[in-house]
Amino acid sequence: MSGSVPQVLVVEDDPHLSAGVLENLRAEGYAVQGAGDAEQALVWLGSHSCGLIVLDVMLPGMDGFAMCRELRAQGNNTPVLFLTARGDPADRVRGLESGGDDYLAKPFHLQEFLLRVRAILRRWDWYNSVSATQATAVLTFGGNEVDFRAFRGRNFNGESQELTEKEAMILKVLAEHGGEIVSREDLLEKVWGYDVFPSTRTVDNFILRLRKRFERDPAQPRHFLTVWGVGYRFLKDGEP
Amino acid sequence: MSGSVPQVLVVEDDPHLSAGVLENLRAEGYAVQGAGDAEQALVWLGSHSCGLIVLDVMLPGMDGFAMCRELRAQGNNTPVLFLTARGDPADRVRGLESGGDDYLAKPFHLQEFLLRVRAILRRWDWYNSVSATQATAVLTFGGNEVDFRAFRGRNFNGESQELTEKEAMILKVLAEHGGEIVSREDLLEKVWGYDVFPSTRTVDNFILRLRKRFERDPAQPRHFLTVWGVGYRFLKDGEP
DNA sequence: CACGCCCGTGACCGTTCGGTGACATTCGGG
DNA sequence: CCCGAATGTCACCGAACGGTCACGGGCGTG
Repeated sequence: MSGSVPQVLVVEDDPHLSAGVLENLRAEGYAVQGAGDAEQALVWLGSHSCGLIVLDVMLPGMDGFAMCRELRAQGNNTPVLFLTARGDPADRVRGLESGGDDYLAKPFHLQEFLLRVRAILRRWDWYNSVSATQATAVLTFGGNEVDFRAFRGRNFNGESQELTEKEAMILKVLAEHGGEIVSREDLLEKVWGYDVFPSTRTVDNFILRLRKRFERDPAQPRHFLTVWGVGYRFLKDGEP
Repeated sequence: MSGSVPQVLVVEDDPHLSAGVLENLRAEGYAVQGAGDAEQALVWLGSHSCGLIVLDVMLPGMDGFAMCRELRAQGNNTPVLFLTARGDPADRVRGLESGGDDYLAKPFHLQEFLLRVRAILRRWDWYNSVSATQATAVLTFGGNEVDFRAFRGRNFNGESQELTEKEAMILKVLAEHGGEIVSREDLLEKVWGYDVFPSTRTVDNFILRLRKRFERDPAQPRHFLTVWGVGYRFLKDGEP
């Protein structure tokens, strides 16, 4: 193994999805390896080990469940996170009974996916430091306070603010890239996922809502800044 | 949280099998205890409690069925997972009749065994924490009071409230995540188990019932809050 | 066997959210 | 200074979701 960086194997036949997942895992600091089908994956696993296998259920040839059973039969206990096209509960059982550890229905939110990956790798104990992008439960900025566990906050005026799911997710993504520019496309990908594509105006609207909630003067934003022609930028402090 | 690590008692006379099972359970993060026969096990249980008993049917002296009946007669409701040498359906019936909760034929796949252990302990998790820690045995919020040991409570109006098992379990799970959002899926998994799939409407209905019991104005809930599109959130105090 | 209690489901309806289009406004380049 | 493009802002609509109720099946009990 290359040091203490966890390695993740992604078995997925859709090249587009695979590329996206791999890139994001890489960005999180994991070593990654892709495989287009179960056979490829099993060959690779014959001579490598890893901390987690992300396994699509629907694969050409041997499907994910079969591959997982095969793995377990070989005595390989690497954690498996299943991806499936539908949220069919029966699939969940089949996944668990074939020896999987977790289960995620497509289309999934990138944030949720990364969260589960992190959880699994932490559970298996390989993963202590790394990942500077630790999820912060409570965000404070300019007199506002937001708790992401409850989607709830309090603004500079002491007013309680109940965020919707999307509002909270957008704020979270912006805050995680605090100070950096985040393009509308980035936000769409991180909040909405890969398979859904609302227009970029939708993003504007959520920025608008966040400004109304947390800016003293929404017309003169000090936290949710527009970067003309590029995207948005979040600042905790008004003027640096 | 060291008190909340589930403890598993393994009653098995084959030292080889016993050692393997114990080691694997330990690797899963459970606290373990071994016993070579039923008498040993009963003695140990006289002064300890645990979350699960893995019980071999074929034991020297008192067999597993007899021991299970003895346990139940003593009022001990600890879940029991039977291990038996043959997949004889009659054995399964005898196991269930003597008060067992699950049943696995030897030789079994390790993964399947661990899966069942996990499932049982997840189902009974709430119960363990209730009976082990007195702090969570009684919940008080907004003039209401609920004793989880008796499924009984008293609401703000002084009316006595007899909770059903499911009502109590849902309330407990929500309370344990006080302030945080709990999704319907989480509730289903924690209360019902991983292999049962009631619809999400079922969860709504239990929330409805809890609101009727414990909210001054069920239409304007202050304790059982809805988080649209995500799940529910429990607050002890109306507005924190 | 009948009764009652739980619990799960389907249906109905009101509500909320998310996404879009229209229009006003601002920005930047020529 | 003017114009086109990007963004701010608002109002609206469809769809999805949750609240609520009533019904029915299963299980244990008397």
